[in-house]
Amino acid sequence: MSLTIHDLAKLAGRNPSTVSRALRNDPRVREATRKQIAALAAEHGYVPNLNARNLADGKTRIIALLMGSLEFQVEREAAVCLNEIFAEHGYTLMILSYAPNANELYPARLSILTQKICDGAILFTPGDAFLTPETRTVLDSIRCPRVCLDRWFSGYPLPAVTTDNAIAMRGLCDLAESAGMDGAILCYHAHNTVSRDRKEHLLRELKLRDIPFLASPAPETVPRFLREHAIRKPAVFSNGTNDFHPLVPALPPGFLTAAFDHTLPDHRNAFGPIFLCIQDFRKIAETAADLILRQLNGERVAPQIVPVPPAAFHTF
Amino acid sequence: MSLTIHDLAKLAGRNPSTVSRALRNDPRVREATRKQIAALAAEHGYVPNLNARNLADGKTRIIALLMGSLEFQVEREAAVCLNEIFAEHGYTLMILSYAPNANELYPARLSILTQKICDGAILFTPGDAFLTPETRTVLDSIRCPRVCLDRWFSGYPLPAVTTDNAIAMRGLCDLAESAGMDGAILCYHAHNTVSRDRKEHLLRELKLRDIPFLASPAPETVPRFLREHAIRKPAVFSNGTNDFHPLVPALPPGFLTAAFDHTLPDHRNAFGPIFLCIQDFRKIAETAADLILRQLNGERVAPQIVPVPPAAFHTF
DNA sequence: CTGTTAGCGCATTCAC
DNA sequence: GTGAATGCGCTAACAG
Repeated sequence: MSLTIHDLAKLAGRNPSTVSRALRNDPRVREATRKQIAALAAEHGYVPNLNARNLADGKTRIIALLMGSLEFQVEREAAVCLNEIFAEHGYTLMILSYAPNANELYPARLSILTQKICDGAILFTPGDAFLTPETRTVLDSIRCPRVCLDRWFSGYPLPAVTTDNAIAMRGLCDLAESAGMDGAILCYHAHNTVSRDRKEHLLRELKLRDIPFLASPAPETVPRFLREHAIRKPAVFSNGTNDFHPLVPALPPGFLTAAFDHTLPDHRNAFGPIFLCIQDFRKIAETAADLILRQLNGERVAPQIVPVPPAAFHTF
Repeated sequence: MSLTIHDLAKLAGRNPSTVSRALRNDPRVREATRKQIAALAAEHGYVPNLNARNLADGKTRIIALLMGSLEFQVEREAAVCLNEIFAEHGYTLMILSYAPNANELYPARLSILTQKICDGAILFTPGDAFLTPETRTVLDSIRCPRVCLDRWFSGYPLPAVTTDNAIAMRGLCDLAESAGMDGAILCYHAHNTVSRDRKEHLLRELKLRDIPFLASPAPETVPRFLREHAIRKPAVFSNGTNDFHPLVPALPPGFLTAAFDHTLPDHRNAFGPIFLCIQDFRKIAETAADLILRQLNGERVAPQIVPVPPAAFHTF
């Protein structure tokens, strides 16, 4: 067994409470006593037992980040920022990944957060399908401040920080339109909130601009769509440029592409200009961290969606 | 406050210990009792407090992975594997990153492992310079099984799993030699164990093959080295193909490159063939996990270096 | 099979 | 300023 606060107290010839106070720099203990105890602790390599501390004061000084795969760049970028931000505030970021098997691991990881092991949690949610009644129960019993990042569960009241997709889609539309877009193909799946949000905003923009669109394209429907509307410069909108491979053969050479972040397509032969909306993950992470820290300070935070403008638009 | 085991016991009309046993599927409690209690727990959303469990039984069911940056592919790949492996064994992998500021964060993260918050720890060590007397003290007071991955602290007795650099360097030499290598330039820094290990093995191979080499190349020493030994096909050995940019102008076009993993160089104009040794990070992770699990089963593990053969050699 | 008792290592009351 | 007592929520050792 390692040293406890009692052992240290004996060595110092004082009471455990004094030692406890000294180690936590409680102003009530005399400078001399404090130094004596600090020296002794260092000498004997005393380290407090976090579990005991937590049990006594209910705090862990740990923030959990629940994410999918470390390989997914978007989540990783946020994780890197969060690690830095929380370190500056004296918290340790604990990263939990539910890859590669979200079906099994997402509920498991979530239920760990339930067990008072962190002071706050930042959540990358998987698809909507995961919001089962069981998951809901588990989420309900996580008692610490929580914030969703990037994606969230629609129908579960939690604050969320995500890119302002109104600005994002307007920006991408502007770029595509000035490049001659005369039709749009939307490759957004409906199974998570972000995709849906983007799709909605995009549809609004397209209607405003009177541009014909194809919303849920099976490859075989594309030629007819292009023909019917006499489209020569279609723009394909998606989350990532590799999301619509099956469609490429059906598209005219030089077609436009609008997507997110740094995902240039694998094979660019037939592609025309590519417009990318770069999300501001540092700002998103900062905002989320702030939301957690404010809750830790006792402030209430409404279960709202906090939009963060994109960092930039790039053209390739 | 959330429900405790006492509340549940009252609700069930039984003793807290019975509830505790029932929830942990202790075979001693009657099936009927167990079901009653399980149902009650589910109904009221009871969840155990991990800290209290740990404090009582000394186990956390958590394995910590201490790594540098999530952006570093080699560490990430291992992290992904470890997450999967430990999940299969009923453990939760907790990832702690000491990026972006190892000077401050490495000791901080390390000292957290000290606080009985995990049952085992897998460590990516930073450079040797971090093995200060203080770090040594902290390492000493981490009481759980530990294993180093990829790199390790030479001079600190911990088991480590890493690539078999004898095989790696021999393989790379074979490839380079059959491509006509008649001289070698070694770009391995001395500040971590892996680099040193690779360098040593490489030197052995080169001497065996009677190939002249330049061990610590300042760019201005390269031309003379090439001239003196009349070298026309030098091979540059390094960890990553972007480790020796300053040297490129001093090299003859078509020079050979030998490095590790998937790091193709940024600008390949002057480059000749590139030989890559692909490390087997899945196997490395599996081996490390096994070493931890065995220690958790009470087995003693010597502070040895366990070499894992590379997965493959690629030529580009 | 179940209840009783006694800690795990701290922080936090109170006293003094 | 410091000491003594109490409890955080749970598991374990011991009875029965």
